[in-house]
Amino acid sequence: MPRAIFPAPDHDHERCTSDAIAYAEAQCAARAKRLTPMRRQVLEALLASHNPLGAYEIIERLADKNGRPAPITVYRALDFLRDNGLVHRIESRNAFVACGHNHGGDDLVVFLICERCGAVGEATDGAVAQALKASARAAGFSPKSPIIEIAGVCAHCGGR
Amino acid sequence: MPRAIFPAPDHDHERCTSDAIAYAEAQCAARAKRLTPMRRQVLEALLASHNPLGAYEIIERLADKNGRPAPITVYRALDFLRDNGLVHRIESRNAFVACGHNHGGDDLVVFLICERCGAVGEATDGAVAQALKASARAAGFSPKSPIIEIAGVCAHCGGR
DNA sequence: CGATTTTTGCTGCAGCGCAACATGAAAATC
DNA sequence: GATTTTCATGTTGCGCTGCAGCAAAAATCG
Repeated sequence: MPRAIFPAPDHDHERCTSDAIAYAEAQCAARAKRLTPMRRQVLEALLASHNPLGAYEIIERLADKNGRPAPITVYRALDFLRDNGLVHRIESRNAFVACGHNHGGDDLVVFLICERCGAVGEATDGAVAQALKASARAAGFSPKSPIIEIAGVCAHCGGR
Repeated sequence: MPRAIFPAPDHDHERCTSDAIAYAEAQCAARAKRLTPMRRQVLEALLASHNPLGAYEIIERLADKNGRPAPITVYRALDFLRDNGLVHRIESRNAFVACGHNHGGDDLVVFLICERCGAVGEATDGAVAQALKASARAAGFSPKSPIIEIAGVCAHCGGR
């Protein structure tokens, strides 16, 4: 049974953001990890945009009177957030998105990337996962972590 | 019905290479495109290794007494080869592989990337394609070009 | 042969990503 | 409370990725 989430352009973003932060805090607490200011800021920057951001875009958005964080700083925060399932990397874009956390840690996630608005939706689908596993096994291959990214046009941009 | 190709470590590489070159020549002839020396060299470099190569690795391998090609030169050759279905880009590696040409132009291809030996196999599977399409549609998404890359361990490296 | 298209070479540049080391802050142990 | 250990951040530096823009050379066409 497919389950998909694509951010509607008119969704309650305030709410969606605070929910995600609350989830991140809970997740970190549960794992005895620390959601430090730096990490929180990076996550917030990603949440503020439902589009994937490149590392240097994040740096740009975190820049203020106190200067801007060094690339490595942002990358480390991103590593942490990814390790804890709060952020995904979009390989085909060299960019990152906050996770919609509509899926369990090891679920196969399908990223739907809109070519018009750039928004990224996440879908989880057991059927796809099964078919993929079967396909890999048939080649004598033991799959670890599948990456699935689909470019296309989302419903809000008139794709039909 | 899944169809998969994973290069066996003891396969006839001589043959496999010359076949691929012949295919490339045929493909280019059919499309009235030119398989120039540069393009051929890049393709040969990729064929000589069943592992994906980064652009600068290709440059390295093409370097000789006459100097080395500039990055842009290799990228242009790669663009050409990709446009004509002779080379794939492995997004998760920022690298390129020669196409096993075991699939039609628009088929969905699943890349199986061995974490041990680095070899890349290609699988084509209608079931996966169907499931993916269904999943995307359910989210109101019109898919264009899916990218599927699976890291894991291949049969020859003891994956089971 | 001359004109057009295609391909290659050259310069330069911006983003990506991390290694190695130093510093500072927090948590655990005594 | 002081010390040790652990973790997080800052600093410097560098190599890879990828392409724009322009000029020169080669192939194709009329």
